Amino acid sequence: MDRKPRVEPTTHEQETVAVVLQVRDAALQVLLWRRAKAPFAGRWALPGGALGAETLERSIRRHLAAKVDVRELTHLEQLETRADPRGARVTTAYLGLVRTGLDPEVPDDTAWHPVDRLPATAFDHGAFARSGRDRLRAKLSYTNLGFALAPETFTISELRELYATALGHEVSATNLQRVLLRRGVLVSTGDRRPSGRTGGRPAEVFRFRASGLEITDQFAVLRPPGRETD
Amino acid sequence: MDRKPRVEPTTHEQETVAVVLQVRDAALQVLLWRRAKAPFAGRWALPGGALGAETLERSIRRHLAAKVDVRELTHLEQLETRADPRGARVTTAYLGLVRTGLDPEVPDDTAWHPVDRLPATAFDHGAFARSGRDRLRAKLSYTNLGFALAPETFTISELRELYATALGHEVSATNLQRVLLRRGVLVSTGDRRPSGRTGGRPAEVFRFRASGLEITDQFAVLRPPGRETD
DNA sequence: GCAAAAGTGTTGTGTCTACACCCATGT
DNA sequence: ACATGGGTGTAGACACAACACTTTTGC
Repeated sequence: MDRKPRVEPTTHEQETVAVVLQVRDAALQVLLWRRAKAPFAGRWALPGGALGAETLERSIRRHLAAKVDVRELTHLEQLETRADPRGARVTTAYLGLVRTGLDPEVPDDTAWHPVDRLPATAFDHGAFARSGRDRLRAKLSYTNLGFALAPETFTISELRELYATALGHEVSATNLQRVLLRRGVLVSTGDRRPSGRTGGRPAEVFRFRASGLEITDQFAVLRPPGRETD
Repeated sequence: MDRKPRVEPTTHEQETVAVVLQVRDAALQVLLWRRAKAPFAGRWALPGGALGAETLERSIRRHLAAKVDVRELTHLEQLETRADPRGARVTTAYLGLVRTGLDPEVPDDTAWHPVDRLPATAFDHGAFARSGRDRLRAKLSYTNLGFALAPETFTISELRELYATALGHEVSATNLQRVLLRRGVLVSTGDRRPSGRTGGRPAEVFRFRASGLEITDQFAVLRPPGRETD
């Protein structure tokens, strides 16, 4: 039990990458960058790069600044860290979100790809992308994370379409409105959106109450006795 | 937007540490190790060490082998990775769980500490420990993770006490049994535990149906229409 | 019989889905 | 008037907490 297996000291290349997601063209898409150099020359990869004298979050923000204007990133959280089997390359992945409707200028070697139909990727970046997608889908259900995908203001049917696209299945406008209002996630702006040429009742305009991540469904079934869920 | 801030290339020390938790002596405790060398000589730290030519999970398992018999680790998952502000030391933390009742032999410089009353720790290991504790508490509510804390078989009141200790608040035996049986997390072994000298009805003996992590409460409030929760 | 411990029955509350219905607008 | 899209009312299913009650044992 005290015997230490021999493990040669190795040098590690530490890098940060980001799964940047946005709803665009009726699909949930991820920002990928086409590698010029080996290994995996020509394959698509997540944006990112080497860690410098900085924290991980500053590193990924710095690397993303070359691809997306940082002010357009409405959410950023750490996903997962992996090392290849030889421990030579250590990669920390982040999840970043961009509001729908924005169209950040991106370099020529960079493009958006539907996250449900990814091309062949460099390294295991496809796995990171799927993991980011799944994290987003889970958090849309029990947090207010929709704020990071939606424009500042919107109608319920616009939001319904956004959620349906991000989640990958249909969502009922009725129930979406009920759930988000009951939880206090949405508030009315008081404005209405005029109806189009085909008529119809003008839609109420809403916004997210908060623009930071909040857990809105406490799912803690074994909670302390007596007190409210608060 | 194409301007790259100058960031000197730096070398990084990559290490893995683990928040190993166990319910012992009526408290949720974490395994800490007293540092001999600077920095933070004499302070308590999480077990772990440098990454070698290996994946992160193999690295933390290798380092833990010197402290705890690996077969006694019933669960291991990655928590979070942090770098210090100068990016010199990159630390990936794991959460490990040990069944209650076991008493692994640990080296002299290693001891269990109640996770709710931590001593001063080296680096930001106290934050990792609290983050592991919070992750455990959350997952006890919506997964079958109790399997990793509980003995092979147990009565409901033993399990009630275990959950209450791990969660840090009282838990009702009645409702605990209802919830876990309804979700199919627990199954009866058919055995009964004879009552003690003070009498009382013999308790039924249960076990966890699965011994791998499963999500048992789907908390996905915006789920696909029509189909069952499955 | 009585105390102790385990387990079940039952009621009330809140959340969520589904669907019917009403509302406000353009043509 | 009527089609269209937006919003509300309501009933049923379900999960959960709380607590009363029954069951099975030791003394």
